[in-house]
Amino acid sequence: MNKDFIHENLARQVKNKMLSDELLFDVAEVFKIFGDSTRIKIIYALKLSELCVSDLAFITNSSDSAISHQLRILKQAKLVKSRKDGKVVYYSLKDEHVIQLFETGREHIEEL
Amino acid sequence: MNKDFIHENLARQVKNKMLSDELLFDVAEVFKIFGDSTRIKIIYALKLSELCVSDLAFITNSSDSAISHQLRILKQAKLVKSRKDGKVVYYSLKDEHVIQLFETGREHIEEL
DNA sequence: TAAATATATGAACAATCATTCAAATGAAGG
DNA sequence: CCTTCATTTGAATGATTGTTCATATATTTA
Repeated sequence: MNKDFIHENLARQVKNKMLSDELLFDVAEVFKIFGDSTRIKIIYALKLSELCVSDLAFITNSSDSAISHQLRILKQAKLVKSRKDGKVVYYSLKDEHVIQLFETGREHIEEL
Repeated sequence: MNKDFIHENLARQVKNKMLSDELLFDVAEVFKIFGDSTRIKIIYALKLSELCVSDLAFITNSSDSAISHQLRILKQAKLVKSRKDGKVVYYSLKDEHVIQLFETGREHIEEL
């Protein structure tokens, strides 16, 4: 009940206004997906064009396997979608939100 | 030199249009900072008010030490700033970019 | 000066994560 | 069918990371 601390009222007020742990957790999860060099490269490349695994491996200087693993993560997070054509699987960004999020991060960096 | 693969022209074009590795790395780094529940909670709490370490520990149900460690990371990343008043150190968000980035992530989540 | 308080710090630990390697699918063409 | 090719998968490994605990620093107050 009691917490003998500094700014009792303020801290309680802020705590009451906090968003739910679940929502904040989910927000952190999305940022976590964006928080990897390889995945960010994939996202930016897919912003430029729909691409297949080996294209992305070439563009990002990674192995096919590494890219495939990361694409699975991106797909599970609903950030990319795929379509299959014969042997080749084409990946693209799921929607404009992904681009918007990337650009917001980029703007932040470019104004430092 | 040669890479006998699927979409030679397209892949080379995209590779040429890629942003620099350094920039993409930095963008990923910022997202990485946002990609942790505790830090996201701190950021949202600081969006509501300037707060000190023990306030934030109370609000986020973490230890003072854990919060202090995370605040150091947030400060190094230039996402928060601090001012000292006696024994107490008050933290707040560095600028509007931080809020904007948070809100963009939140919007993404809330529209899933 | 000594005690109390707010914050910071460093080492250690467990957990998470990205990549690699080898092997397995699955589809196309000879 | 058998081979080739694009992609996927799973296990293993090495690296990174968040928290805890104990201790240190710094500031106020008795």
